[in-house]
Amino acid sequence: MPKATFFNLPDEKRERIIDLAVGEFERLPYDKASVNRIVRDSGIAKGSFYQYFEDKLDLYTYVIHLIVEEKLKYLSPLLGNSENEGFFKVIEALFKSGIQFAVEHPRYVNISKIFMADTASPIYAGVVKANLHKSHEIYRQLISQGIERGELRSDLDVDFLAHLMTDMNYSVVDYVKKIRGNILDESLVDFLRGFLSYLEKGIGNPQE
Amino acid sequence: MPKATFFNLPDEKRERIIDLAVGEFERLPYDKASVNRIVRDSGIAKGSFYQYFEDKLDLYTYVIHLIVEEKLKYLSPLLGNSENEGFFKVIEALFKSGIQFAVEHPRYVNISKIFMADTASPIYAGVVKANLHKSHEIYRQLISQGIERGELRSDLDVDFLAHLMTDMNYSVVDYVKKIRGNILDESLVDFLRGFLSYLEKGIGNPQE
DNA sequence: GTACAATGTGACCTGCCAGTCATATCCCCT
DNA sequence: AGGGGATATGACTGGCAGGTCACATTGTAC
Repeated sequence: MPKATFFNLPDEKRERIIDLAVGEFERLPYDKASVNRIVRDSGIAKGSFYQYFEDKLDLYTYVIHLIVEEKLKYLSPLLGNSENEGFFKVIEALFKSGIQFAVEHPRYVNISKIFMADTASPIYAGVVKANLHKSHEIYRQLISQGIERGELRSDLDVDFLAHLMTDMNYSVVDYVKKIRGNILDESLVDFLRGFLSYLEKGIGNPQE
Repeated sequence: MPKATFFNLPDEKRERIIDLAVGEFERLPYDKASVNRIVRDSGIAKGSFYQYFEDKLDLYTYVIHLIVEEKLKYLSPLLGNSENEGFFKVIEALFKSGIQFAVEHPRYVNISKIFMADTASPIYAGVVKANLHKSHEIYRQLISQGIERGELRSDLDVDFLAHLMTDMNYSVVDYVKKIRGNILDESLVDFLRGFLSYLEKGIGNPQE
């Protein structure tokens, strides 16, 4: 966590620093990101930076913290009352919120992508593994619940499917970002319904 | 490409250098990988290294080249006669060969993962994008073919599905590596069949 | 106005990096 | 034996990194 001095800063200055830091971390992995550059571009002295943060890792951890916090704002409404909704409805809502987050916070998504891929980063093991584990657990629960209710086939490999769906979540968000642009209209809902029908009924031709 | 001098080296020495380089690149992204370390650990002089390779990028590119070459050995037998086989048979073979490659060349897979994630690497745009595009194209063709033959639903979003299957390929390989260990017996075939049935028939309960 | 704490500053430190080059050694051909 | 091209060597250069520190400036309370 940044030092008290950082939070005493005028909003404008504090936000400028974070803005520059986000700009740096969305371009470069932790080790290549440069405190020198952030400091130069945001017009503060090198010494001042170290009055605000313990070190480079402190800044990075704080930015990740901001991202996780923001992401939770999108997810928390969904995780409360999932028991009363059908499996595919919950999945639709989950994927939709993921896309919404990506559209509204593209820079955060860039950082997350670099972050999650950067196994050499000093906090990878702690944060990424923990979050992937959480995500995996959520899917495990939803799938088990879906099987109990008879919504899903009973012969599913729950663990594998949870893994697959975690990855598919990223894949879908990625595809929407790359190919379909940042449009958040009802065509997106149709797109998601299409995906869900692949998931539910498969892509094979039932006539055969 | 390495200089002629490198290929004139005694096999043992040449292989030791590549072995150390692979060890370095499977641990660290391009920019953090250190020529100094490779040189020190393999017991050759710094100056000698630059008699063998133009620069660090030359070595890296060569290692990637070796990986791609090896990967093609696994893939090329499959891509020739895909027209006579059913869609799901071809997919099964593709995924199986991916797993086989991962089991037999775990270090190569580590390098590939870091490589593909490292968008800051100087050859990312050229090699990774080109390969992803190729993979995407192969899936597009297979899917289109599958639709024409009536094996697949006719309302599929071919582009999206190609994207999804490219990612699922990695996801499945990843899962097998992480969770199921490096066992390459018939249980793997069962596992793959399970996955294919999710893909073909979906995970929903057909009774409902 | 003065005392004192909080904040700001940039030259400087050490460490690691990729890459160079003058020099030494090796090895083969005559 | 000796000449010459190929190969080996490691001290050295310049650049950039993260982090430090003695000192300057500002803000506050009396």
